Amino acid sequence: MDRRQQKTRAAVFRAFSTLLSEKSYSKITVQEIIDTANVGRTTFYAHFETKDDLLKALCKELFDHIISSAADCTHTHGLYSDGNAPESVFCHLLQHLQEDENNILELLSCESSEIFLRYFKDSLNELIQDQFVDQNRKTNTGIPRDFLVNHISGSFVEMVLWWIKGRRKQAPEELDRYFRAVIEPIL
Amino acid sequence: MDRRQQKTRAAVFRAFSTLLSEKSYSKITVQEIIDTANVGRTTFYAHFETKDDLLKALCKELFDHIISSAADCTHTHGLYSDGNAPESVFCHLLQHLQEDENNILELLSCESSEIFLRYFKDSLNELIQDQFVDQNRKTNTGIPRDFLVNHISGSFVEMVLWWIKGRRKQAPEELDRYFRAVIEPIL
DNA sequence: ATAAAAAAGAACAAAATGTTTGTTATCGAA
DNA sequence: TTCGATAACAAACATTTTGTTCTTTTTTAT
Repeated sequence: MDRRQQKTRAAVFRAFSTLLSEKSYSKITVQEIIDTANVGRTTFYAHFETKDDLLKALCKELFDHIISSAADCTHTHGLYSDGNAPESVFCHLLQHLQEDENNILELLSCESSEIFLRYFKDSLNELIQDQFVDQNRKTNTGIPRDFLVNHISGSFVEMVLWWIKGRRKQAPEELDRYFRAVIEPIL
Repeated sequence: MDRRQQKTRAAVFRAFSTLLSEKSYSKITVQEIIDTANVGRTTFYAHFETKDDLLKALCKELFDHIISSAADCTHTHGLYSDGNAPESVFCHLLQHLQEDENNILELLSCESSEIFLRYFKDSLNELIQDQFVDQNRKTNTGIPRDFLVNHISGSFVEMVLWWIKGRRKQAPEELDRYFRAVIEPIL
């Protein structure tokens, strides 16, 4: 991709992120975004159709590689299959989040975090779904597999939100222990 | 409250709900709302400061009494304390939702459901928090009580969303059984 | 019946949206 | 280095949306 495009794209993303940490998504205008990013109006619309479109693009940018990194993790060892090894997918994800290469955590703690959270969960859900199909787990209790997958991805995302709101006092490894405690009994 | 105020308030809420089932929150304009509700522009702004304000008001309107009804439920018997009696709070909540006095479920299945979901979870969280404090539960495993409360409310809300997206094939009682299966092991 | 309160309607400035046009700067490849 | 392609820019634009202000009409509670 053209260097110029990369530059403006990054500038818009950065501006948007900054604004999101200041005010709610619905109150942010395209005008503010282009002012903050210091790009022309035409340029913005050449890259994104609408503000919603920009939001989706940012979600994709932020979560796609963290998820694919986690996917690699599940391919070598399963979700939690290797006993209590620190290489569980969930621990991996949490560590990845804490490193905060971009400002994912800032976005997940902003006023409009629900939007990003939802995207995150949907991605995670697919990941776990695949894992469950691979291992051909049986639900001995008559609980639908689908339900369990949703329960795990949902719980994880809600945990992350709890973690962030509580100012991330726990280390990823400790959080992983909590998660294990509430999830393993049902696997 | 004045009958006229009630009428316009209801009309605006209804219009807003209708629009939410058609398009995303961010694409809805005040203009559309007042057109659909058939109220004057001045009238709208006399009731609500902004579109966001309207959203909050609708959330409050919809969830507050369903939550307080659930709160009554926890005061007579606990969360799940009476063994497998159908009077568990969660079953109560699900039944309440299914009856769908207003159109809560329609809103929870709309494109912008995250917003309502978040409000729902926060309310639920308080409810469970109180219950946990009352019963003075001990966390024998070193898992913070706070974490468990969040896990329960989070899981519940994610379950509801799963239920709705799957077109509500299960009866509340069956869903309650699922939820029991994933939550009771950790209580 | 009457005073108070609420809704409607019209009209308004200010701001935001999305598009068009022509110009300038930058890129990547020859 | 040159050159064609492409991206960014600036300015201007019609259109829509926003939020407010006024007056007039209707409805309410007592």
